[in-house]
Amino acid sequence: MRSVEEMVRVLRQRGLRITPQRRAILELLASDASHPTAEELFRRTREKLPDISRMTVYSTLGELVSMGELVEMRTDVEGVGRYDPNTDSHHHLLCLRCRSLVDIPARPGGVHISVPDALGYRIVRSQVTLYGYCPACQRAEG
Amino acid sequence: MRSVEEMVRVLRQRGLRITPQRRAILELLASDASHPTAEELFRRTREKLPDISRMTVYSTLGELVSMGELVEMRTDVEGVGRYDPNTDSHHHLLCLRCRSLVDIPARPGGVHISVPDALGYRIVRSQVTLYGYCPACQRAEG
DNA sequence: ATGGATGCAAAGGGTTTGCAGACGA
DNA sequence: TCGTCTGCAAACCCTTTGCATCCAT
Repeated sequence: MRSVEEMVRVLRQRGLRITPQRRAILELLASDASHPTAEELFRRTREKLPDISRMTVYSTLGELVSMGELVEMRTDVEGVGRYDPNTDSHHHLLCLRCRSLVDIPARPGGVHISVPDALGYRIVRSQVTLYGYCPACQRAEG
Repeated sequence: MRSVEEMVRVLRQRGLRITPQRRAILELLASDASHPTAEELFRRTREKLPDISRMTVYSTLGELVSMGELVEMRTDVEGVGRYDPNTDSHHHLLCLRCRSLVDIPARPGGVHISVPDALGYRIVRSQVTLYGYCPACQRAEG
């Protein structure tokens, strides 16, 4: 995700208002690489704005997603939506024990993906998620 | 997924009983490459067994998943779980318009994935899903 | 016959909807 | 001021849980 000020400008260009609630959500997203859920963002915004409602969080996330400034994602093993401020092409790594989700750069030494001819489909996006156990959880479990 | 008879044998080996409900679910899964949801399987089993309950479907799917005979998956854009009888390594292609989900073979000319060193994670499974528009929906939308 | 499986009901989590009142532009 | 945004409540969908009854073995 871009900086908070860039995002504010983008929202204004679209005719959307900058409320304290929206600003708080943007500030959290701009500094969060943990792929938080709506509930986590709700809990954290409430620390600054105790009266914010869950619904405002969902609504703002929905706006950002439809604007293409935020990506909604899910994993195979979780029903909840997670929100990814990183709109560049990259992949994901989920720890099946602690449920932490981290980014993998798309190219350098990481995962490589190529689609020569996907059955005539016009591809607009790809999702690559690896499931495993992070170093800390490997030590903890043995 | 293996044939129905193979699955019946596997279930018996695990001490599980072969009820008409379970057999009906196995029969549907063995001949279904559409990655159905629990609700779709419930609806289709009810055509043969009108008194089957949704809960029996969930329960049987859960058994098969925990046995590794069935894979539960989700896409970025859907909250529901889908069930994949194909436990071989392969990838997926989702049409964002009609929501049909098809398999892509893992290797021949399709997607290639390699993980030299995934940040010290021990990888146990990978998920690759491409999002786009199928040929029929491209024609329909233009 | 006996313990696992079924089906019902209810509860649970995540998300969406409808609307009166509040407030950013 | 005006039109959007907020927050509440309720509803919705998907899934899980608890339990009495049933039935495959």
